[in-house]
Amino acid sequence: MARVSAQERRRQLVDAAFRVMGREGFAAATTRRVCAEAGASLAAFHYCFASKQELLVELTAQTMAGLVAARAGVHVGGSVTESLRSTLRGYWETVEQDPNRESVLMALTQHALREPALAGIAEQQYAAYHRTARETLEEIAAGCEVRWTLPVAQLARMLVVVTDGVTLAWLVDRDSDAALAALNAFADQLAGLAVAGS
Amino acid sequence: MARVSAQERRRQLVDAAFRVMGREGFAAATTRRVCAEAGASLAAFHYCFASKQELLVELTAQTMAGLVAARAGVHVGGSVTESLRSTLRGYWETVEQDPNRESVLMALTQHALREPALAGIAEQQYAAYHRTARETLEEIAAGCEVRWTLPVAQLARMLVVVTDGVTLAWLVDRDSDAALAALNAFADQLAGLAVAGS
DNA sequence: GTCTATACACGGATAGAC
DNA sequence: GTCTATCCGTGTATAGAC
Repeated sequence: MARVSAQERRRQLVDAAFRVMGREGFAAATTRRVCAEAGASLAAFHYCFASKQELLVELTAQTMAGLVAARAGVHVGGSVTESLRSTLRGYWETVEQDPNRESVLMALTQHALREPALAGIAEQQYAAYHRTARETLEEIAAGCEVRWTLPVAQLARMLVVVTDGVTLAWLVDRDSDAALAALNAFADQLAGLAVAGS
Repeated sequence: MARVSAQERRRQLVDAAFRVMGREGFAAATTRRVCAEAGASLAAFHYCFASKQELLVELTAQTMAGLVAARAGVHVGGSVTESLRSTLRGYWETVEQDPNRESVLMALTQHALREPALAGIAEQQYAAYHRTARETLEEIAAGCEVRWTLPVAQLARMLVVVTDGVTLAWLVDRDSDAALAALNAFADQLAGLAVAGS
């Protein structure tokens, strides 16, 4: 077994866990399976991580970071409707381009909700989602010179609700047309909650 | 160990599995743990069920049946907005009254998506959701003497997206006010897609 | 500081005695 | 029809080699 730094090993193991979960599901990502994927020994694993839970925490953080990076740009341009539509389409492209990221994050959320050792992880994830959604809405309002007629926090939650719900349904039936149609319809609906002015 | 019929044992074990999952999460519902909860032996389990997966299939069916029963009534009365609002409030009451049912179903869906032995289970769940949503929308349209300006199938998906998304977010942060506010806002939005006439 | 080897308790599953 | 004993895989831990 090659002697690599603990830091590098951690990265390798987290990446391996993501790949295994993506291919075979959350339950398939056993410690030994992850080690095999990473080309590491079981002891190497427990030298880098105190427990499997610790790997899951790091996996969540790293996957969330990847997701935030992929969502880089808000698309502001033209009307509020067009901005919302293209922003949601941008979101959707990141989902279709890397569906595993979504399934892994869903599974991690579900797991974290019931595992005391992972307490707070799910809450942090959703706080991040809501913050991102809120910033997106504020950028669109500023860019299109409108203001929202409902509290931005509430609209942000609605945006997260919709993206989450659409993603969940798509993971089940993989109906991309239906997903995009739903996102467009919601974009139009939300646009109705903006009025000119600041 | 009491000698009970295999059929009765199955029921006991499925109920026990639901209780354990509700209390301690999906992962905690090990075969042994479920047997202890049901007061059965491990061998009794494998006499009734070929595998744990088989119990999960039955658990899904039984939980879905309970959910459909709880959602019995559509609330039609007054305007479209009022009908949608009170229908969604009715949905929400069933969630708050038995949150475990939702977490168990979410976990089962996630699990079924990746487990070949459970293939089709998640799809069936969502097909049932979509059918129920569709029927609800059609009853409201008939009762309020309006018609929908988008295909009912699309609106049904939007309804499922919203209830799913709201439920998922609530399971994480338990913010009931935010959940209800989101549902009301979506009810108002959907009402905008109805026009008088049939 | 990193890895090899080994051990233990608990998981699902099964064969076979009663 | 029910239970005992057992198998193999998984998470975790540790002693000690290099």
